[in-house]
Amino acid sequence: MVTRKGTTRASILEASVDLFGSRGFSAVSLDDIAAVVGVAKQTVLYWFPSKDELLEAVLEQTAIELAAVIEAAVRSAPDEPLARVEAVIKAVLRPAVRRPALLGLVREVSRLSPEHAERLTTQVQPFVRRAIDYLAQEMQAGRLRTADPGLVVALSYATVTGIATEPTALRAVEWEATTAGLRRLRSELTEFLLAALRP
Amino acid sequence: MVTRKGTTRASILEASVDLFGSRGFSAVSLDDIAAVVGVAKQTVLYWFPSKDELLEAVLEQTAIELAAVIEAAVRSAPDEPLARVEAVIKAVLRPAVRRPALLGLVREVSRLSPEHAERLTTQVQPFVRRAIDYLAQEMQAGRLRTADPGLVVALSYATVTGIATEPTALRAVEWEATTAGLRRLRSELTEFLLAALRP
DNA sequence: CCCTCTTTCTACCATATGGTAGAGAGCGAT
DNA sequence: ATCGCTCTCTACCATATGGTAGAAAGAGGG
Repeated sequence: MVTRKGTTRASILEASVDLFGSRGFSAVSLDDIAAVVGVAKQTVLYWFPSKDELLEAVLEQTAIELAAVIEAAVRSAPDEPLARVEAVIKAVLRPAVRRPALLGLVREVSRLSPEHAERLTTQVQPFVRRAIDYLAQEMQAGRLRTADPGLVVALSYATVTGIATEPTALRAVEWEATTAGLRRLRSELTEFLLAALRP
Repeated sequence: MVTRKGTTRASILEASVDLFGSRGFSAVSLDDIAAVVGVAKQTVLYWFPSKDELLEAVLEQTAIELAAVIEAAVRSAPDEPLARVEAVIKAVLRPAVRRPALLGLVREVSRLSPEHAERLTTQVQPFVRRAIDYLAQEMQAGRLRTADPGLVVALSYATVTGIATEPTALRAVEWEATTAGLRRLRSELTEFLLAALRP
């Protein structure tokens, strides 16, 4: 075949993120993925020896991508906690809205086997630690509302991924997915979180 | 048979909430449910003619239960928006922690067919409308931070269900599911949301 | 030209799963 | 007793799905 090395593999990963993230792991068959990519099921099984290993690869790649996005946002923001939070929201919301499945996949983790969940947790752990330490320090400095920094991280995460992964909820409050609606969503989410975090 | 009328049916519904809510609809087989209840698969299919109709019944019952809990909480709280929010959090968090699958099921809705999602949305719509109107009114009266009331409802919902349905995230921040941990979670969640809503 | 390596596909297979058909068991009414 | 109703079960079936075996088809080196 003519395709450049890795192209098929990458396409499979991409399609898998979308499908697993939107419908859930077990609701997606290898045939579904193959159909989206435009290959035979066996090609999928050639690049990933089993559905389970495909999932692992998908999770790992997603974690890496998201980590990079967040890392860049934090780095480019001024050294002020609220500004950084705002930057992260902005950075995460863009890919999240363009590909809703991304955060959907993150959420899917809680439904998977403890092994998969723990793998991801371990991978994300250093980031979480850093975030918690940072928040703790800024709280002590009076630049953030004093609270349990760990739970604040979890709550912020819950708010952002929650709002980004539940189109149903947004439709229930008659929100519309237009450009204007998106801008409004972003600004409301930011205000909401900043209000929750401000001293 | 001797069993009181409806007992089997209720057991099936209960087990289905737990299984669908924790593992996801398509990851649960009728045999799984039957095994938990302690009957044959055919008994499940006797009470609910298909897996799909079982799901519908499960969703409807869950919606009714949750609505009752929230309704009662709002009614019993003083007529002050922040107190009401606090009461609702308290009321929702109790069943949510005891049966994590409850809110997990609510979340599952976004992965299901548009028909199921719309059914639920329609059912919940009046509550949402009332909540939005109430918030709008209280914002105008200066008792809540002024914002888009619809999105505030969605964001609050996202925060609560997010934190209640993602044990993985909580474990990642080293939260422990003890009685003390639970109390702390509730108080931090309340503080977080109240801070986000206060004028 | 041919050998080998990589990549993809066709042909199957075993199992799991949703669902159908119908039998049997308890029980109240006639 | 027996008829009928409710409820649960055993026996099957068709299909979908994850996975195996191995053939074909290019591409590059000798």
